[in-house]
Order: sequence, then C-alpha cells, then structure tokens
Amino acid sequence: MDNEKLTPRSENFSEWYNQLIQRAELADNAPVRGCMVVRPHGWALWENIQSALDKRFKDTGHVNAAFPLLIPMSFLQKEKEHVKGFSPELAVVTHGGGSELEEPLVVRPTSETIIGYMYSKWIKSYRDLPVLINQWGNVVRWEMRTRPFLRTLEFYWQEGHTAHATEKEADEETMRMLEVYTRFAIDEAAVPVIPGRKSDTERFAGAVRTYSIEAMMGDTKALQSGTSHLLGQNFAKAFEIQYLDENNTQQFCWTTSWGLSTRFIGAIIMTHGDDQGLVLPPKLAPIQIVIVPIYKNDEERGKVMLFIENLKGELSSFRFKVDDRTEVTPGFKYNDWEMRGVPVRLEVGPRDVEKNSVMSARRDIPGRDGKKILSLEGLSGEISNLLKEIHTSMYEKAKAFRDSHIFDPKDYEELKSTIEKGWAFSWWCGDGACEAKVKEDTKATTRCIPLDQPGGKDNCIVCGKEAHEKVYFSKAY
RNA sequence: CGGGGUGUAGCGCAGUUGGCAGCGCACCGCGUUUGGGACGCGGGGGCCGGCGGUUCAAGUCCGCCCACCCCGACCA
Repeated sequence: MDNEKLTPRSENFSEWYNQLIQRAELADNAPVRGCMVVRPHGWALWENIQSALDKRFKDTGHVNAAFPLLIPMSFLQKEKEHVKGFSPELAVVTHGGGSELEEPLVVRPTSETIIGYMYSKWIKSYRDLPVLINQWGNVVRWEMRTRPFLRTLEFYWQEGHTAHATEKEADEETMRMLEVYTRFAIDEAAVPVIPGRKSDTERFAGAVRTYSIEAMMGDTKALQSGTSHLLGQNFAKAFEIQYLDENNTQQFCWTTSWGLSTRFIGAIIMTHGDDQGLVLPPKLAPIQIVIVPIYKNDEERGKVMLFIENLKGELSSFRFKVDDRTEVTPGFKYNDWEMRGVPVRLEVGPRDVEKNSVMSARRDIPGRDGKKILSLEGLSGEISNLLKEIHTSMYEKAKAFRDSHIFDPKDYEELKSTIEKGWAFSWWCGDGACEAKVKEDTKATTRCIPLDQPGGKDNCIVCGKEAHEKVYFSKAY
C-alpha cells in the first residue's frame, strides 16, 4: 500500500488511470511487454461482468462451449479480408514438442475461423439452425502500444458465434446482441453507451456490418466497449457452412459474431473513477458494502464487534466485508476502500452502538455530503435503496458529462476545435475520404453512426455533399 | 520502426570535483493510538540494468548492449 494520493485526473488522465489500477490492485504488469496479470479484485469484477452477461446470453437462447486456443494458419487465410486484417498482429507457434511444426499454428486472435470449420461439420439441415454458441476465453493480438485493460497482447472476453438460415435472422441476432450489450452497460455498469453502426474503415475484418456500443471516458475520448458483427455469408462461404433447406437445396448459412472484453473494466474505471480512486457500479462491485469498526480500547472494540456480528444477518443479501484489521486506523481504511471503489461504507463506533444505528457513506459522493445515519430498523431495505440510488446517480452523472461534451459543429473549422473538447456529432456523406481527412487533421475517427438518427438530410461536414446520416467523430482509445 | 526519456531496496527518488550506498514510503518487532491517510523507539532488506574499458579506487568517466516508459505509425 501507498500513502500518496493519486495523480489527479485533471492533471494527467493516463497517469491517473495507471496509478489507479495499481493502487486498487486490479491488475499488475506481467514480465512480458503488453501482458497483464488480472489480480483478484480485478478478476472478481470481471466475474461479475461475466455472470451479468452470461445470464443475458442464456436468456436469449445461447449456450456456452469452448474452442481451442490454437488454430491452423491456413484457416485464417481462407477469408481474405479477415487474414488481411489480422495477420499483422498474430502470434504464431512454429515449434512444438521440440521440433518444427509442419504447419504453423496461430494463437487465436478471435475464433471465427475455427468455429466456422466446426460449424461446417455440425450443420447439415435447416433443422440444425440456428446455432447459438458463446465462448468465454482469451485471445492474443500482438499490438504495438498497450495499456492495461484497454489494449493488452492477451485479453479475456466472450465471443458469441451464431449461424442462421436467413439474412434476416442473422441481422436480428446482430441487433439483439447489440441491445444486450447496451442494456448490460446501462443497467449493470451504469455506463451510458451509444449503440451504432461502424463505418466501413472501422468494420471488423471479414464482416458485412459491424455495430458497437461507444462510451465516453472521463477525458472525453471514446471507447468502443462491445461489438456485434453481421458476417453475412463471408465465413460460411470460406468454410462451407451449408445446410439443406426445406426444398432440399444447399444454402450457405448467415453468421454473426459479437464480443465484449476485459476492456470493459477500463470503461468502468474511466467512466466513473475520481481522484480518490475507483468508483464501482453497485451491481458489479465485488464488495458492495464495507464495514469499518471504530473503537478506542479493547472494551469498546468488544462491543462494536459484537454489534457488527449482529448486523451480519441483516446484510446477508449483500456482498459485504468487515474490515477488522487492527494495524491501520479507520481513516486509512476509508481511503483504502475508496481507492477500491466499494459503493457503500458503514462506519460503526461506540456512538452507533449506543444509538442502535450505523453511519453510511456513499462512494459516489465523497466526504461529509455522502454520509447519513441509518437506523438498524429496516437497514436492509435502506441499503438496497441506497445501492439503487447510487447506480442511478452514477449513470446520470456520466450521461450528463457525456451529453455536455457532445457538440454539433457548424462547419469543418469548428469541427476541428470541437475534437479538442469532446465529440462532434455531424452529418457525413459516408465517403472514406472525408473520414480520412478528419483523421489526418484532428486524429479523430468516426466512432459510430448511431441507430438513433435525426432523419432527413444535410450537407457532409467535410465535403459538403449530400449526407443522410449523422456520425460521431472523436479521438478514441 | 522513427523521436524523446529513464534504469540505484518492494515503490518513489537523492547520490557533489571518482573515495564506507543513502532518504521517504512500504515491510518486521515492541509500546502508545484509533469517528477521514496516527506516532515513538528498534530492525530487516542492494550483482547501483548487463558486458567491457580507464583508474590505486567506478553508482559516478568512456564504449557497446539490454530493458522499460512517453510521443507517433497499428488497434477490441
């Protein structure tokens, strides 16, 4: 542990981010450049993300399976856009068991190819469809610049892979899962996100269309926080995923894939975190309530600890922890748990024992303003409401921040200055050249063409030609 | 791969004209403390990134190498 304060967010955002991850013990750097160790507190958060998502996957008819880490190199080469997109960042295994392999194996950067291969074996008839499989796993992409959670050589994620009889069904699946991610982000993580379609240049290698949820981080940069791809028949044709329809005719399947990774932890950190450290959304927080006993001597300690012991039943429906360390002071514990983002703290001292109450403090409102005395009477209900209130307030705060940093520049000159202070929401003709010009001039890329469009038409912010859609331009992680 | 920077205790750093390797935090022990990052006393911990050179003597000077960080090109 470390007594120093975090570098303030406003002073150096990325330094703040890195320090927070270390101090909150979410992750640590591994001996290999660009790899990280997810520490227990970080992994517990990931487990909660997993179960929240997994429930939503199951509710929409999906099942889990596990596909292998190693993929024959030749598989990647079967889909030409796919291999073009991924070959620069592949980790390749050339040796095994002491001798050179006949065919190099790639460590999966994503599993479309090997899953496509298996689907072609499994799918024979329209009766086999749809296939709705998800896998929880890890993938490796050899990135040049890395940052904990946001971009690491190896990361953990889930990838759903589905096969359908018709384009319509595949399209519906793609949108359904985009919606699942959107609901998860908002309802579980309190992260406001904008669901939308990616531009052609930002599209997944091998997809027909890519959709994403985009979130604004505390420095106004955008973070793609989850993606859903309509793969059309690209992979079906490359891997001969075919079925016989009702008329006994061979048809290619329509496939989708969708993923959300440990990057989302980065989204949580950078959406909610403050100068005191991490702020976790109550539904995902590994510890929702921390109880800090306060006493001056052994006699008081005995009374306080007994009081806390009796409190445990009342709190059984929450994830809570009693910090009974004797070697640090209460003040230290406050700061310590604030760094770790625990949503609610209950301070219990002799005064509370006497009055049959506890002092609550909410993480999202630091200091005295967030403190409130709670009576033991109906405590469980009070805390349940408090956690809900914290969730809502975290969401509203993040949304207000985002909305106040989205601008509608009047012309291209204004767009350029807008990029320095937030996102630009502008009409765009769809031409990649305009996109490239913006990137060249401002380093901002198109983030997504939101599903929610104003309608009508106007002039492209870059070239002035007719545009039918608005797009977000922003710097991104 | 280009530009910049840093390597000294777990972390953050100081180390002068070359002369016993130090400080703060953390860690261990004892005591006093405990409602917003406690204090005192006593301890443990080092291949000074590596290799070579200059020198009676190198953390310090010279050469080469390595690693990591920041900025760019690439990206969930």
